Amino acid sequence: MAQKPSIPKGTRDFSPIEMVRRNYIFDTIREVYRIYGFQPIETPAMENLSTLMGKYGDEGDKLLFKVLNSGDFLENIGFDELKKGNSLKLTNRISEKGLRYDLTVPFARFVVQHFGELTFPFKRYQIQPVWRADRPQKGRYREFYQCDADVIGSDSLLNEVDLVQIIDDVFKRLNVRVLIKLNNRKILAGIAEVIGESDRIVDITVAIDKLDKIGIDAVNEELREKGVADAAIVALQPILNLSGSNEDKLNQLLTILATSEKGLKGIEEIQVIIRYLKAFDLSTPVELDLTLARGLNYYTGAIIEVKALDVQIGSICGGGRYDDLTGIFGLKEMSGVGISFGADRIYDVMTQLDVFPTDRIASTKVLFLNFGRDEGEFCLPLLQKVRMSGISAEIYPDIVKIKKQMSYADRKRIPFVVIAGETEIAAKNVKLKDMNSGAQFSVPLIELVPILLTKLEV
RNA sequence: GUGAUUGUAGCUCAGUUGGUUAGAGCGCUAGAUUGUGGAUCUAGAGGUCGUCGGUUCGAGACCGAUCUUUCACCCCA
Repeated sequence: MAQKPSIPKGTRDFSPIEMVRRNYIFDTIREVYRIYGFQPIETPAMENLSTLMGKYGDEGDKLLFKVLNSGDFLENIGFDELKKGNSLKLTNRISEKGLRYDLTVPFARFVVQHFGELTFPFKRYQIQPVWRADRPQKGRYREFYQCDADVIGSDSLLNEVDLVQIIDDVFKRLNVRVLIKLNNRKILAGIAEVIGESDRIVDITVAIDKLDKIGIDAVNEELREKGVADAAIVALQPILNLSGSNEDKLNQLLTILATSEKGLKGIEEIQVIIRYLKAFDLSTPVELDLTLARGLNYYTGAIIEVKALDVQIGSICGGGRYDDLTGIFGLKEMSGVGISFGADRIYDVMTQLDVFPTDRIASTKVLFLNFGRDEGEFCLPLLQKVRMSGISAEIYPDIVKIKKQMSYADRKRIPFVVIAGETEIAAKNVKLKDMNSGAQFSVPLIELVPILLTKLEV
């Protein structure tokens, strides 16, 4: 055999059964987004590097896939420059496009570029793959889908409430038990303020975000390494240890953050959201989690994250409010809030929980056996009638042994086989075989479609 | 980016301290069954042992590089 072909690291092929399941997830999310009044858009796989660079932090810039300029990309590069090997500088000369890293930044670009054509508040959803040059590991791929919904041009906390409901709705439909965690960047900022380390808000949040995973001692150790003052770490402890109901936690926070205007604003926002949510009959628990930080690049208000309750995996959905995402593209005063479902991780979770509906697997419902040229021709009008009635059907294209054709039906889990050989044609009927029971019986030509419709109905 | 880890038939894996022609199960193909799938039996096909280089009389096994797999960290969906 010649050398086996392969695909790039961190990418995957999807078989028909995997596609059926993935589409089930996409269709569910798409349907919920539609019901909540979001409209679809798509953006190109490639964006200009100037759009992408600097939006995801230094780490993010490194993880961008860059696309080499077409044509002779070294045309204007001197040999001396190449020899110097300043790859950062060279990259700018030979590449001006990159694969999108997420859907939010391209969306911000979209809003600025199409500002005049849009009606605000603009609610859009977008389900497309994104690419990151990360090292693959569990639940992490270099090409994966995000399913984003954002509202831009509205400050109202009702949007946050909508998003929480969407999350609840989607996972209810998908039959996955989850926990929704809420937090607010203003509270995090308030905490940093009252412990006297406002400048270190990023370090502090990154560290306490790991509380679940590494424990309080390791968190304190990391804070110390990052240069947070011992007094501040001590002041932080009671906050990390807050417990009880959401109301209890908020009440205690009110005292702790009493001197921080920003912190109090954050508390108020969360209170409003939680109060609104009480009006709905949610099946998902919503928990205030002060250690929730998420990517800090653009979030400014609410932060939302969703964890599967029954499977150990990273977050499967997340989002938050960003007050000035479009500002970097020159459009100020545009507050937005959005969420993103990680379809690939949801797929992994649902696979582990075995909660995919089974009836979606068979695609073809009826197979016409092919006994020969004349018999095959005899089947064609019947085949068309079956298809016109909305039942997926096919005729075995090659004239091969019946055993092989039956085996094909069996392996594709086709529930019904139509047998039309010499004897049936002479008798002006066909035999219909039920592949599950193995029973088969004669059916007059006229009745084939009605009988199939009743049988498949069940 | 840091540190580990994996690679032998389509799939899951054996392969002894380096020694003749690299094996098994499942799957696949054909037949038993000249118009009937899922069971059984029989036979058969299929491998430059990830790739390149090195050590050796001799490498699937040892060494190096590289690609790939999986995992942790960083970060994140």
